Amino acid sequence: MHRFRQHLEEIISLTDEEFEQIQSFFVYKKYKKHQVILEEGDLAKNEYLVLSGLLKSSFTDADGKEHILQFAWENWWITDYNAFWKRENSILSIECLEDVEVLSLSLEDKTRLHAEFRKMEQFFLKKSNAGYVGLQKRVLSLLTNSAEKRFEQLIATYPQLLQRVPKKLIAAYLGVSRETLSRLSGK
Amino acid sequence: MHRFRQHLEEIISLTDEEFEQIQSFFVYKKYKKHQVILEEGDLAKNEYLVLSGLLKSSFTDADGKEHILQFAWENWWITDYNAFWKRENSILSIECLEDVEVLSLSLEDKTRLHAEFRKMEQFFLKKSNAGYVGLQKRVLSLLTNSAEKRFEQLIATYPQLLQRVPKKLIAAYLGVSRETLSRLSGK
DNA sequence: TGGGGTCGGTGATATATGTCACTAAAATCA
DNA sequence: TGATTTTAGTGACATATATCACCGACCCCA
Repeated sequence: MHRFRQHLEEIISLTDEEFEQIQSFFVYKKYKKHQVILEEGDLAKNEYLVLSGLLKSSFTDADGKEHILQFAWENWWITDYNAFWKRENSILSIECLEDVEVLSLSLEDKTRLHAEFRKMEQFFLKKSNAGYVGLQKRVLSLLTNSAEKRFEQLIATYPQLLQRVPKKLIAAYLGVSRETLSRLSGK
Repeated sequence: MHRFRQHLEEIISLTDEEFEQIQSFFVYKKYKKHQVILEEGDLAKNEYLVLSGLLKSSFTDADGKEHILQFAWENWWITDYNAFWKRENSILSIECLEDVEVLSLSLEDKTRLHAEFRKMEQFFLKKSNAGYVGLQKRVLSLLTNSAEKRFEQLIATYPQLLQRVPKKLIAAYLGVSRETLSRLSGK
């Protein structure tokens, strides 16, 4: 789990002792491609830190159309945060697009972790602020840019995405139909 | 500044002493309607807690079109957070839509505040998490709903908005042209 | 290994939304 | 209060994107 420590130490510094203790709050889990780790309607008991592999969180609307909120790979955190914080039923589902390793953290453990390690509270504050800024950029991009521009920006930011996820899922992330995305790439 | 204490005590509890000290980190400021309190291109040195009045943060694109990221009224926090955290030049501008009172907090003071009051760190963590969830909902709404649905949802959530801001700004928030919004309301 | 599912491209057409131009009412302010 | 600006509505038309239908290519994995 060395990369986990590296991930934490990008923001806070830890002694070996501290790291061991912190690590003990997390549960290591493996999932196979296509496995659903959070189902719509279930309680979102855990948040997940991705150690390897790739996941998506998505919302399926009344017409059965899927809309992707987030892709998550190494060092990304993912869950239905609304459901997680409020202990409500999830409206998102989370599915593995590749074989996946995660560290899982329940809300109860997270609360204890915060209480015992102020550093972890600081860690999550920085992460949350960064996440907020990231989503602001996404909203601005949706308001400002055409489907084509949004696609270009996404690929410029995450070139590996095209190799790792089918284009129809990229379309569902960008908010366009797969047909439209297909025609854009051609231009 | 009693409402400020109430706002904090929605999340953390404070002694009189603590509140006095915390309050001393903030600077009270008043602005007039139409005043710009953060200009695109300037450093975003402060974040603002709105005590009264109404503000907007917006982005103006290459074609001169304005896109609204946020409306902020009583108990909302606002700044260009990307610029604020990274000490970069702002791409947003923030303007008063009404006469406004705010409490202003610089990044330096915020850092000291966090160091001295763990409770405030916890306060901002909760706020940040809530903000993240709010933006996720906005992204989902942009991906999922038509302009008409987004408008209905917005007005259902914030009915006072129609009274307080011109419809063309609501259009700029929803990501539609003012003409389209005008025609929607009629249906 | 072969056959059903997934993926991605494309034509034809429908639809939502944008753009431009004009008007009139309402708000603002000097 | 009168003049100017802002706001909102609407017609005519342009354009981006969605939808539906179809067809291959390419995987999987039973």
